[in-house]
Amino acid sequence: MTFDPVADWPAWRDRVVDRLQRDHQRATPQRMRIVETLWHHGHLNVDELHREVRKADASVGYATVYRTLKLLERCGLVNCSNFGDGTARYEVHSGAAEHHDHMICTDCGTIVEFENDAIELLQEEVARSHGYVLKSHRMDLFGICPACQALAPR
Amino acid sequence: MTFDPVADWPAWRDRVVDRLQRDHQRATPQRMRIVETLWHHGHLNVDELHREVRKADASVGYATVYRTLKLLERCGLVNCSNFGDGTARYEVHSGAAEHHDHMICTDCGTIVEFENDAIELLQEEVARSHGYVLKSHRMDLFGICPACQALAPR
DNA sequence: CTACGTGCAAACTATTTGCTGAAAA
DNA sequence: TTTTCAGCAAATAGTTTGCACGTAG
Repeated sequence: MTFDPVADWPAWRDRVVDRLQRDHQRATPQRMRIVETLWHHGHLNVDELHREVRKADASVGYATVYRTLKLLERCGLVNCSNFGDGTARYEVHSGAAEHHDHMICTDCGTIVEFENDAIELLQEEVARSHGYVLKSHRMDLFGICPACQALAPR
Repeated sequence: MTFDPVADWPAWRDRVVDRLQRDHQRATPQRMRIVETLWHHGHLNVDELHREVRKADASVGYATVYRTLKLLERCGLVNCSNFGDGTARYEVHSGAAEHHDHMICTDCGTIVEFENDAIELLQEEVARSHGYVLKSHRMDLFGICPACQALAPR
């Protein structure tokens, strides 16, 4: 579950290339730069991602970022979230089984990921008790992170 | 917790008027029509709400619906949610203590509200274990409702 | 040499805002 | 008679798309 962003990058890059080829999609330099940036910085929105990608290649256009993210999402290689600031945020989707939720600091925007099997079981139970077949869920916790608590005590 | 949309309307209307007056905001006919529509139909987005309000008064403008919803939200009289269709959806916020989450049918869009204290406790625990002070949360379950399961068996 | 991918700019969608006249305090 | 509201239309923000040129298979 824990991963080393530097050491694990080659394996992830290969996986992305394979997955794209399977769909007869090309692993272009632009696409790979976007994937790599997202690998190293999670939870970026399109604007932030675009700015970051441009540090490596200033010619990459806004539309390419959007189109690439859509493509990666269709391939199950990235996930999209919405934390209420009006922009979509993306992160790489490392494994099929892995699911996590987010806790967002409402002061500084820091995002922590967490997993909680007990909650997931209870969600299943809620769905079942209403006759629903659960497909997916989204859970975001909003609060104040330790650092911001220290800055504004009381 | 259960409420009768018809019988309980006068009490709610009075509460809205009181709350607005406290903020030196006027309970105009347009605003009250919007509140009443939202009282009778929950989880509407702005477009749907506007269309519904226009059945009673065709002169009400789009901007008024937006501005009224913002106002009501600031007063704690309505809640805003996002279920991933790109539009904000609103519902009346009946009581201070009451909190509920949503389960959405991904086929027909039906929305069921539920409360689960066990999950809320676990959320508190997750926040505490990361040193966060929990302020609020959002949890949406996506699945197939009983009716849609019956329509498309297997 | 054909199909796919890119960058640009224009289009679109949901939401917000400026302005002028109407209406309540 | 001053402040708050409403309706309209124009502006904005995030995202998508059409087009003409490039580039990989």
